[in-house]
Amino acid sequence: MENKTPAIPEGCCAELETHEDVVACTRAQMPDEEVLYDVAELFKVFGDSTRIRILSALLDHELCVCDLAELLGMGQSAISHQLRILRAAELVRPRRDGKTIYYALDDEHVHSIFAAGLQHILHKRGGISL
Amino acid sequence: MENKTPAIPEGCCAELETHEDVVACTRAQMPDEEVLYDVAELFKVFGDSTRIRILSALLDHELCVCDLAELLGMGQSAISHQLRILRAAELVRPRRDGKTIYYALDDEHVHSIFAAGLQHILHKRGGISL
DNA sequence: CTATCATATGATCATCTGTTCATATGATGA
DNA sequence: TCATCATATGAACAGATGATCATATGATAG
Repeated sequence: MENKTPAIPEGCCAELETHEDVVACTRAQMPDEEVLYDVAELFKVFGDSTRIRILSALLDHELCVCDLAELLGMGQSAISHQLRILRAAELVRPRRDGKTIYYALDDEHVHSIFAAGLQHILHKRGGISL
Repeated sequence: MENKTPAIPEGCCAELETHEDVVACTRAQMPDEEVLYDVAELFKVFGDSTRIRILSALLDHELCVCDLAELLGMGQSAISHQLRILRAAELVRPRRDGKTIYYALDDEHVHSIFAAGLQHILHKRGGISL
């Protein structure tokens, strides 16, 4: 068994001792503040059960707004508002066909993010999975 | 090139036409409501810039509360409250050493979820990356 | 053009969230 | 024991969020 998370970082600062040095070193290794803010905003979009259910439904195939509303047992307006948020995040893309508008996932990354989250939950729920 | 998101799902319902059938089929293929709720709750924890910065800092090595506070330029109390949320989600784990308490990531999945989100953001920001 | 259907949008409101301030806990050293 | 240091917790308040209702847009059929 090896220690996985030493109090002192490995890479750039092997034997720093003061808190200030540890902080400075850690800060240097972190992504830009701006990027981390965007990452948080992205996860915020995934962090609502209505939107997660929409994304989950779209993992397989595109669906129109009214089908999503029926599927989730919610009003059309609520779905439309959430789709707006998903569109803004570029996670979902509309396609018009007559009066109907079909929504589909916009990005392959949605799959991997969703899968990573789902895997963690399934792992926590019942032993090892996937 | 193959069509990736057909209006009609592939697996169980190859030529369903009514909305009701599409909805029923989609519902059958989705994870349990309960699981999706938990997934949303998980992403909610990632969906705050303070917590994302904490997790990002801990990706490398454990840190104590006061270092995190200094690193993020925030009060000790705010950090402590957020660590409580991260602990409840089992994303972070405390280790006492005298008066100091060091926090480290609790789960390998944190890495993969964080990486998936970061990758999407970096991809959107500047061309292809990673 | 007009009525209708599918979807989008704006306003409103109750609920949730995150930070701050004050205080509590818990370990250490004198 | 008491004072101190690191962290945790509770109350409170401002700001964000999501569903609902009413209404607007935009395409189609007649």
